[in-house]
Amino acid sequence: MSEAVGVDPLAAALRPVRSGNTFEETVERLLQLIRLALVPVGERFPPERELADRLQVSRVTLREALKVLQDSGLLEVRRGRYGGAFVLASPDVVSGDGTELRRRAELLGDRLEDTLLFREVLEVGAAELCAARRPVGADAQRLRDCLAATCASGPADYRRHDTRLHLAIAELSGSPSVAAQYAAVRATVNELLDCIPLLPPNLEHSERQHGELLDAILAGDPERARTAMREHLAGTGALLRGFLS
Amino acid sequence: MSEAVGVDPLAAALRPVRSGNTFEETVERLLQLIRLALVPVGERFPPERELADRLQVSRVTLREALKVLQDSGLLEVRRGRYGGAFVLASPDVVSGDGTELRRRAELLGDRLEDTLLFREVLEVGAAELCAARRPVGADAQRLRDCLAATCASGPADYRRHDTRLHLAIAELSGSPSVAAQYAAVRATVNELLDCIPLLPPNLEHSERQHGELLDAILAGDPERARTAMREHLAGTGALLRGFLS
DNA sequence: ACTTAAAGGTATAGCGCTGTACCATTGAAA
DNA sequence: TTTCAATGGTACAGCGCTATACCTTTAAGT
Repeated sequence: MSEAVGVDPLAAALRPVRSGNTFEETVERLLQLIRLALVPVGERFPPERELADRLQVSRVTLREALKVLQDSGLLEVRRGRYGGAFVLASPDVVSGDGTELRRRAELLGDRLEDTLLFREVLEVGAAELCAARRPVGADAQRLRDCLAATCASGPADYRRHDTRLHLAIAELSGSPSVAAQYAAVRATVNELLDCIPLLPPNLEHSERQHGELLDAILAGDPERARTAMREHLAGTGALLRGFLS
Repeated sequence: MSEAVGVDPLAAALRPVRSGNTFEETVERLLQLIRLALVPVGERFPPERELADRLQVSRVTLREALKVLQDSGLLEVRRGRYGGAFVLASPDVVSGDGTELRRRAELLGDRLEDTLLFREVLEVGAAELCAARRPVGADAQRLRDCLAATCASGPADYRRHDTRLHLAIAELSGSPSVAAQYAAVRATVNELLDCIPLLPPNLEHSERQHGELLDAILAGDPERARTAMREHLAGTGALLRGFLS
């Protein structure tokens, strides 16, 4: 007889309606801007009023969130005209041993595996959709520009430009949901990747895969794009899992 | 020169932190339970206190949401022991012309295309992950049971069992995020599918594809599972787009 | 030096949501 | 017939968040 262990059929929909309070969610969003390097080190965030408006959050709540990042040493807030919240350089967490990586991975717990799997679904799917649309004109140019930026960058900015390239593909998938979910998931992944040293051989290998990937996308070949993306991600996944075992 | 149209690089993260208020989100969740037929017609919802607890919402807010569904004629609420919120049969919206379908699709607007694309990414990805894990034991049995249920059901319950089968695959992908997102997206899709008559030939065709899909998954063949799922979805997509054009 | 526009900083009234406690109703079981 | 436990129904105090208005600081421009 089958082990009648209750696979609660309602579990799919009966999850918390809101994860955490508005304040916490706002902190996460602002962290995304930093982790995805959408606002690079040295640059400043949009003004509080604009941020509050776009995040659909009151300025009070937004400021509480900014305060947290400020207290964590991630932001420097300056008053007056031409002031604002400036992104500070994060201390290097890259160390030979994977101590910090393991600490962060432990913090994620079960969500680590979920994150990596979800990422794969989103990225492989996005690559396929993007290729199926066969970007032309400004869209194609945007992808080429992103690729060129990764080629031109050294280990210091590589992750930043890599993130932007992948994000561009997600956005050009044609599904805003795919892009939004990917942004969230990639922010988490970057937090882990920042603990791993980026070696020139890895970088070069990654760059070859980017070339193949973009080639497939611009040629409008979904099958090849999907394969290229999966192989590309397998590299990152193996790297992470290697450091964690 | 390239059309310097501002692809706002911050757009990926600067979306509203909370979509709608708690009350509205709660209504959506409860609707999911109905649209996914996780609580079938005639059955009752879990008690208010349990629902409020699992959705992490106050009972007051939950009750306001239930009130909406009650006023819409979707629920009948009975007091006293053995009382509760019972799901009422929805009036048939299947009509020869696609009037109601077009109305609902128009309500979705741009989100329609997003929904269909996102769905494809999630389902195809889930099928691949699920096959890669090669379900055995209770998991495999669950899939077989779901398949058997679809085979045994006529046009009246087909959608209900089809939904459960696809949801099971999403859950067995190993990524809770994939499952949760799929539940939300499928609820939206079902709202549209309910406007389309389910013809025996479609049903039979769908059933053959389910067989091939499960065969691939249980054999642990991700490539075949992916292809099977994509073809299966293409059928639904074509059906919907056909009725909408 | 002064002016001024753009940014951060602060205060307050009020609504939405929560947590808790308690009341009212129902039908199965004793 | 009575009891009782499970369920929906209601009331109230309090906190989180919002909206709005206004104050303060800063540096570029004149």
